[in-house]
Amino acid sequence: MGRKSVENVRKVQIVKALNRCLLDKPFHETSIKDIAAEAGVNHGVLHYYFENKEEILLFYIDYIIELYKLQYNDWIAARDGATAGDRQYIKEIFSFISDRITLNKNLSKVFIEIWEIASYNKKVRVKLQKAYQEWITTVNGIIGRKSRNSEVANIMSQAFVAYFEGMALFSVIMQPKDFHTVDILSWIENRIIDMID
Amino acid sequence: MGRKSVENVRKVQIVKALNRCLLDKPFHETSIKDIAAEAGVNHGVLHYYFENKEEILLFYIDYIIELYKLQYNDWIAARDGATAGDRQYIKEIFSFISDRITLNKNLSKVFIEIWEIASYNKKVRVKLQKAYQEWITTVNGIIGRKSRNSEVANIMSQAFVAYFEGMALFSVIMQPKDFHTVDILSWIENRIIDMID
Amino acid sequence: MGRKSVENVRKVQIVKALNRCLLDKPFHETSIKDIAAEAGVNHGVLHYYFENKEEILLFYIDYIIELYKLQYNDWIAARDGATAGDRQYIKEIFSFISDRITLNKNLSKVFIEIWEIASYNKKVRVKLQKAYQEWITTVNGIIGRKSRNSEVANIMSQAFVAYFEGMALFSVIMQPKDFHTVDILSWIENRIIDMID
Amino acid sequence: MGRKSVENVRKVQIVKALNRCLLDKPFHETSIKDIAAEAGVNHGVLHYYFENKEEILLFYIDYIIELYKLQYNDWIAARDGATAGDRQYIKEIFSFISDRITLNKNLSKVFIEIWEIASYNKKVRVKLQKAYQEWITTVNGIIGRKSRNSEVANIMSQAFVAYFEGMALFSVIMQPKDFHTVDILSWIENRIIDMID
DNA sequence: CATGAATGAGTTTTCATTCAT
DNA sequence: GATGAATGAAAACTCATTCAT
Repeated sequence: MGRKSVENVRKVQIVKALNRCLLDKPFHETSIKDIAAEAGVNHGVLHYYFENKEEILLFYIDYIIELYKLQYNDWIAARDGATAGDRQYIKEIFSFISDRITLNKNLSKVFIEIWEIASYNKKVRVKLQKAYQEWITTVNGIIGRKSRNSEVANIMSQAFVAYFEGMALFSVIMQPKDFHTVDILSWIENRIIDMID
Repeated sequence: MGRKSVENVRKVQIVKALNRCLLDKPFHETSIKDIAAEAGVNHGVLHYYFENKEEILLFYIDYIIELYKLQYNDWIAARDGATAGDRQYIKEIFSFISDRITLNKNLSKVFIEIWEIASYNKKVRVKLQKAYQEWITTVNGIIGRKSRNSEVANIMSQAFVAYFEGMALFSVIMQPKDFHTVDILSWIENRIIDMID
Repeated sequence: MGRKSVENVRKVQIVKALNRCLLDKPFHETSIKDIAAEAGVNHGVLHYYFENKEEILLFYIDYIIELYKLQYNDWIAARDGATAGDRQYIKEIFSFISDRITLNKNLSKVFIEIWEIASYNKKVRVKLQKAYQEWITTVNGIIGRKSRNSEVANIMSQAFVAYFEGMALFSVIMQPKDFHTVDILSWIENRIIDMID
Repeated sequence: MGRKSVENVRKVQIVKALNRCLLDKPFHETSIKDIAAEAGVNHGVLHYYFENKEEILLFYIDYIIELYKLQYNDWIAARDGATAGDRQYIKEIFSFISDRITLNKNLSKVFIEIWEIASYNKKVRVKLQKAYQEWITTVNGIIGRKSRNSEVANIMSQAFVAYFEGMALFSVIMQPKDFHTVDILSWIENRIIDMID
């Protein structure tokens, strides 16, 4: 294992700790010593591997987006052999996204944090824009299979991703008794599939 | 003018300044002195009228939600005399919401900030939950006119509000060239109206 | 009633409020607004009648010393007609002082506060010195009746007053179960009377 | 030198500086920056080693009480070999205490400050109570050697300690010309020894 | 590489005091 | 005389960052 590799292991260890911290406190209230304590290392280590606090954040954003993609790729891989019609495929992918929202509330929570930071911080925003563009493109690839009109498919993909992020937001902010995330997701899923057909 | 009035005038003056500050910096980076400078008053004034920084925030949340509602009510009032079928009415209200998003990017920006704060701060979250519930109820009232199925109308209202907040988020975070807010909003508008019919 | 009189009534009202405040908080933690609230007046009033916070304190010191003296004079007056031998008289006066300590823990408490202020503040110290000198003189007058040696009587008076203040201190600082104020006072009382005889 | 040692050295350095500060200003007027300046360190250091200002105070109280005890133990040690009858021993110990009061006016001064703080602050009061109990026990051990009646010896010890603290107070508060600390102490010393015999 | 001591800029908050009405 | 709005100096405390060992 080369030097680079050790460095990366340490960095990932640190941002994983940050991720846990972000479930409790926003980034700006999380001190470098908090992250270090959570990671079980001396705070000096964080300054050794990162220039400053913002660098930790930027590495974290990369990490979390990669994690997000990985979840999707894992799902694709797991599903792999399974042959199914387009309709079924689309249904399944909706389910996957729905599950990401409903089951992984922690991920949704840190994403709210990331949106906020992105809205003020150019560097973070650029990373997020890139990630969402990729995601829209992926969705477009799926929807486009069936759709005759590529322009419409493109618009739908964008609306679709925005809608899902809105749902992720509400799943965190609202109380379950007032906002029926699961019911809404499944109802909309059917409407969208109808739309695509 | 009574003394209560002076107090309220000052408080509103302060949160208006805070609103301007939030276009530049997140709340936690906005110091009390920043707000005071923006409001053109001594920082001591802020401590005179508010117990602490959180109280300023809570008053601000109330103010911004009220502003939000006022915009809608003004629109209702302006539209008042106009008689039109339900279809037309729903179309118009969609346009109004779309405009709020596309034209008032500043409002969207501060809402991202509020979401983030709400996701960590119980008091703020409660205020936001209440506001969104009201908003969902209002939308439900409009959709419900036409819809036969009240359960479906309810789910639609929730999905609808979540979707619009997702669009507000993307209108701020994404670059216009990559995310065609206006096109998406108008396309979806038509799909939803079809759905309701 | 003249203007002076109204002024004095107000001032006394204020320092009485301060006295109540001092049972909760030391003087430096007691804000002018605290005193005003306790007195049931606007804080501006305090600045009208007193130049600054120190002036309130100085007036308070005068007031509390006067109160202290008054207690003694009241006792003297109440006792007045009663004729008794010197021995009996001395016994009674010891009882009175003992009661001041054991029964009026509040007075002891504020005196600890006054000592501390006096030890750093010249003006307050001068007032206290004067008061204690008077008190020593008074005690000397009582002891001197019996004592043949005026020099010894003088020393005894000083030791005596110091001892009583030490007892006042311990009655406030120590826990009753560990420091038996009443027993100590009565035992010493007898020893001192023996000494004088 | 271990790391604990560095920490303790710094903490002692800080409370020694605080001790010097307390000769000028009461604790509440002594800012953390004042103490830091007196100690010749950056004010951040104080926050590094102590949670907050109260923790500095509590450590200081421990330090000053320990110093007080040390003075006594040093005296005991220095005196050690010397054989003498009980009477002589008691005489010497009175002299020691008297000297502490007359020669170490600074210690008396900070004790007045500690009394005041203790009278409002539970944590400080508990520390002081414990210290005085120990001191009373020590005195009781000395007086008890000669005394036949243990109950009386106990009362005497308490009275004795209270009296000495009263003398310490007056030695600070009063002017030397008006309060003859040395004379009083020596006169009383003889009376007490007579009492014990 | 790792540690923890040290720095100092910046933040919220308190409050005596002033002053216009 | 009384009120409460406003001021600004000063306090405790936080924390990213630096650096010697």
